[in-house]
Amino acid sequence: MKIDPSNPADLSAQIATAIRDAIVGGRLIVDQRLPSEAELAEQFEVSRPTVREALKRLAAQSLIRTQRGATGGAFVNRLSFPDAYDQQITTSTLLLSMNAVSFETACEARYALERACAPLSAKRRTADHLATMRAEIHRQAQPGLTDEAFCASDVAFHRALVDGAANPVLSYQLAGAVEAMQPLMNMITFTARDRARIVALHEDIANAAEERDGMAVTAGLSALEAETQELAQSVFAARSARSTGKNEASGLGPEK
Amino acid sequence: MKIDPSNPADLSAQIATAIRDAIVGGRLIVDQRLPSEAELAEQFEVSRPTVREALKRLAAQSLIRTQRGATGGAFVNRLSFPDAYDQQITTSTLLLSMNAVSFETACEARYALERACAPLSAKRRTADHLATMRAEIHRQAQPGLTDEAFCASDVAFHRALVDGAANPVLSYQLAGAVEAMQPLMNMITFTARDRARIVALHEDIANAAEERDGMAVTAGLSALEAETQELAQSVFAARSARSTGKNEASGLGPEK
DNA sequence: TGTGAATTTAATGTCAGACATTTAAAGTCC
DNA sequence: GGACTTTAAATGTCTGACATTAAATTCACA
Repeated sequence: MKIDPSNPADLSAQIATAIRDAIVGGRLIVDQRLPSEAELAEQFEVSRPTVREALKRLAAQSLIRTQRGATGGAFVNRLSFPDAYDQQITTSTLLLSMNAVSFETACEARYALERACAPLSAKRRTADHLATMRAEIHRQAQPGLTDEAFCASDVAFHRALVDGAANPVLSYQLAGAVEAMQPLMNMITFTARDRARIVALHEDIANAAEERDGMAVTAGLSALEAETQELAQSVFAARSARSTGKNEASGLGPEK
Repeated sequence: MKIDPSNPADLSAQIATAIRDAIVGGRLIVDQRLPSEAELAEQFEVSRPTVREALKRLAAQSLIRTQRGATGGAFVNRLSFPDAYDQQITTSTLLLSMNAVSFETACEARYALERACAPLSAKRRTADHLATMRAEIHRQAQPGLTDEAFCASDVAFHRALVDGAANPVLSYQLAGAVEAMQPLMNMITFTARDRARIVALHEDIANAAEERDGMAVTAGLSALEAETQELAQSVFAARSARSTGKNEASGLGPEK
């Protein structure tokens, strides 16, 4: 793993790559301690700050963790599901916000993925998952709720549905899709009538989940997608009609 | 954005977080140049190496890029889809390899997600996507293929199917699920008979895609999932029968 | 006056050495 | 033998310097 060509460009990146490959390739296993910074510096024939920069790169990806003190050092980190969630969410959010992804595309992807776990969730959801869904529905029906709180509750509802599938890999994958949509949803102002319709659809879904009817959950999600798309279209249409010329209905790259 | 409490722990991480928040929050926009390292050091009241470590953290997540020279510096990077793919794939792969996720769970998640884009892919796939699928099927049927090449072709086949949905967000989400499965699939030795069955199922799927029959594509994927699960079970059963005691039918940890 | 080569300049990349801080283990005193 | 002190090893940070890169500027020369 000590390969480091004399290419004098970006030594720290090369070192980071070498160590990452060692981890991915299994030559460094979880909780194993890496050599100390001084030893790595000697091994790669670079200075300690350069090694440190490489280690910081790895730490940013949660591949290693560092510990100070006598028995300290850098250790190969077990990538936990929560860590992976976080990375997934920030990556997805940035991807959407920086690439002019249309609301339509993002929404379609989100509901397609969510339908993927509808049958499993209907089959395996516990009473707890159902209770969470009901509680969020109840919250969404309260009148004084801000739009942001409404969206946050929406995310919580869908998370409960996804988690009901009892497949952590699925939950991890979905986390990005569901959470990354929140900034886009926050652009929408929900009227009381919009909210009522959404709450009604959520109730349909919760009822279907209660009866463990996967097909009905899937259908409910499709209806919700249609409703959301329609709502978004009308909002964006009204917005662009009001101010023609300002082609940035949001940082989140609207149409185009 | 200059907030940095006197908490003397992990200054570089704090600085990285501050800058990341500025990017995510829109106060720093794509292609905008950050202050030079010296200026940032002065602003945060730390030394230049500390700032550099923070910047390396951000560079590791593709949030910034750096350029040398007179007009150089650190620039906010547009997170491209390929970059996001890569991050997604490495994160997913590490997550599976480090958390003793069972083959069953990962496989279930993968096919559930893939079914999510089956209807869209059936509707929108181009002739090019179909040609890719056919080509990979043809390759899979060749006799002299190694198991690894067979798996790689399998991934290419499924990627074509996913990309057929013509939704980049969906493709991005699926990339992790499909690619991360490859190391697990590589643990399996495919007999000629296994391969023939898989190729036949792939042909069913391609035919369904050709006829734009989303339901049939979904059904084909379900059949393929069942086949894969069964195959994996028999392989693992045989393996654990041969060496009882090694309880890692799943970890896919680097077999010791 | 215009163009191409040489110089300047500003930035990142790297290095060396030092000190500060943390933490566990070894050692010491009662 | 237990509680306290010392020690050592590691990361975290700082200072200052030099190397390298690439754009902007200057300047000589046709």
